[in-house]
Amino acid sequence: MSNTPIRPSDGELAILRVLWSRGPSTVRDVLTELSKVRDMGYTTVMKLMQIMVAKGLVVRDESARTHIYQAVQEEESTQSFLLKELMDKAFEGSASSLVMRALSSTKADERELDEIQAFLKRLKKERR
Amino acid sequence: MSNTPIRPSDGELAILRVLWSRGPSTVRDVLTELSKVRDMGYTTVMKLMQIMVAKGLVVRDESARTHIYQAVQEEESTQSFLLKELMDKAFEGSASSLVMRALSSTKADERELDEIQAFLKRLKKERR
DNA sequence: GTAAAAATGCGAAGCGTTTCGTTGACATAT
DNA sequence: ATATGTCAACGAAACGCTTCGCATTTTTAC
Repeated sequence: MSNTPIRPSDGELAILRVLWSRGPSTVRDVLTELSKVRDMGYTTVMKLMQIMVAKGLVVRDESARTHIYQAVQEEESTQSFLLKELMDKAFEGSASSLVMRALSSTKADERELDEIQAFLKRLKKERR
Repeated sequence: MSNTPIRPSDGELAILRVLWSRGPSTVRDVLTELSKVRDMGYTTVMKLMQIMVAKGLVVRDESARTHIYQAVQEEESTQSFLLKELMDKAFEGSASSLVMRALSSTKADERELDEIQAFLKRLKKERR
């Protein structure tokens, strides 16, 4: 059972986000959603999604004429993967320094800070 | 005063890390350091560093025959930049969800968690 | 002084990502 | 049944990143 996560490129990640939020979708669905932000052609999105099938990032249902695509990996595991990658590349693998940098360089408001604090407490409890 | 941060590529980031930890260095210095991890040729590193000069990621002192390179941006601002980028691309711009994902998906030990907690407290104090 | 070693600069090739034009298959409406 | 529109498939081009070979210049060592 090789559960090796696959690194999505930037464009692929944008598509994955649509699939995560919308659930199984067609190429046109994704294009419509992406068009709100980026400006891409139909075949561009299609090609990317075909490549993603080849990579194993998505699966597709070809039973109908219009194929339906679905993300293979969970959003959470992809997020974890990308974080780990950045951690290794720019934070010497230290989770805490990444977290502290994230906290100090963004304007997380009071409510968010509280949320994180509560989360930390829960985490510490679980860890013993 | 255009303080637009420039996105370093992976290879460039690896070089930047050497420059941040060693301070101003020659191509050979960087190569020696990088060789411990990756396996690259001299001209490869050199070319990358030349491109970095062109991009404005590093400056170099050409007064001596052997040029000396120095990072332009601080490590902190580059880290912030990369975090912000990931935040936008994979966390809908939410700092707290990024932080919580980072915390739950890594094995930060007790000490690190304490450190973060203390940091949070300090941060909240400063914020008012 | 000459040979060897080291540094710079240039150009190009390989690769992955992104983009899109074109073609052919299929569906729908007239 | 024919015209119009939608879709999938393919190939190619453009771009950035990475790598390296080669030529040239400079330093060092004998």
